[in-house]
Amino acid sequence: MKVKKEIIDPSTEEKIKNAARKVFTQKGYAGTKTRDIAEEAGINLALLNYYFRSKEKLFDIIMLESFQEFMRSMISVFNDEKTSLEKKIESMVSNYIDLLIKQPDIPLFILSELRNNPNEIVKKMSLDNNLMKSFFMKQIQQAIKEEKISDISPVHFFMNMMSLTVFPFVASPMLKNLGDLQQKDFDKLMQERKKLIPKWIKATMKVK
Amino acid sequence: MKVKKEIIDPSTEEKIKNAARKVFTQKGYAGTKTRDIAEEAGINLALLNYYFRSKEKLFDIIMLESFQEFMRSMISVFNDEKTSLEKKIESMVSNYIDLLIKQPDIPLFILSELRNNPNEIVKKMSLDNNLMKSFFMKQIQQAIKEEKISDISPVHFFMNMMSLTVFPFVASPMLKNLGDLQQKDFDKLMQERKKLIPKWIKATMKVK
DNA sequence: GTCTATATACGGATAGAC
DNA sequence: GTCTATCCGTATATAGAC
Repeated sequence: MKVKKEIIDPSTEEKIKNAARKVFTQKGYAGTKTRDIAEEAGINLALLNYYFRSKEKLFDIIMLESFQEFMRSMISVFNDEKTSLEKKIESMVSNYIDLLIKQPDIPLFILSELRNNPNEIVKKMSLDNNLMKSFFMKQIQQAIKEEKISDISPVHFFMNMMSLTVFPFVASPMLKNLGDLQQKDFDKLMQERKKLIPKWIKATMKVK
Repeated sequence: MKVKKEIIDPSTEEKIKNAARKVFTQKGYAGTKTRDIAEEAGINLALLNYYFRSKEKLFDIIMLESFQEFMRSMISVFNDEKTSLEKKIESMVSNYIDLLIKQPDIPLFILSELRNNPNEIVKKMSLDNNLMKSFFMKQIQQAIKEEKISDISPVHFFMNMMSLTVFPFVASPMLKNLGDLQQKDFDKLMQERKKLIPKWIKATMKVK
């Protein structure tokens, strides 16, 4: 009964959260009016406060969920001890691009909010998942030792992977303008990058 | 006399602009209160409106200047017909990293403001400097023809260069957290990247 | 749970004295 | 040019009826 209701017509709480996610990610915390969220959700402003008490509390929930979603692909892959470094890179890039094509404005949302207030939630999650001590980083260090790849800080590898994968989405409004691209062209380029980025990463790893 | 005054004590107009640049880039348009700018400039709120009429007009000036500064390194290098592709990449990356170490939050400022309102200023400047038809792009296409580099859309090359150079600064709050880096460590990594990125770019250019 | 009406605070902008 | 005091619209949040 409850399930049926949620499928046919999401609960009010869910409707508000969906609306909030949409408006917050597009306009940021400061640019968002609770009235916009209420309107987007098709409910009254008072109801928003009934469910979530305040704009800030609602925002914290959305931010936490967005950040978790952004980190999920990374964490699961990083700590997996079974797959090779090469396969890890491939699946990470592919997972991310799939996620980002569906939700292109999550990274810019997180990064621009993070700029002003070093968010406590994010700090805590970063500490809980110390990426620099993950199995992935150990694999890189091992490969350096065995002289399979060049001797550069593993942080650079990580930066490169994230940069090549995430930046085009963060900068998409500008890139579309500068490159005179339609959304369709842009998405096609991103699909191409799923295969290209792992190849490029491997090439950079051998640079001396 | 005038010059001396500007060196010793910048004009009020300059003081307000400097304060505005600082606050706007840190908090974005919506997050900025004109009172904050006034305080930062050490002047009264009324004076801000006396000089610039409104928050929006002041913002437009700051945005235009920031965007121009961000594009300058690129445009001058792109249209230069004398230097080789290789040298161009080197000087562009180096120029950008120098600029970004000095003013790390310009890109995130531009990109996050661009997200909501496809800024008219930016649109116009993008049209005026059609990068895809610049000499730099012709050089890439020529190199592809001569089979010196692999046959991929020049847009990918451009994205890669910008990604590797700019993204670390856009994502610095997160990268510092995840990588457990102090500002000093971060800047050192960026300095290293001045030499590394051109090498990496060259490596990716040969990938089939 | 959901609405209308309202309290309260805040932020942009101006009036007017100096 | 620069200040203090103030106006006024708007945004968050709550009271209270249904």
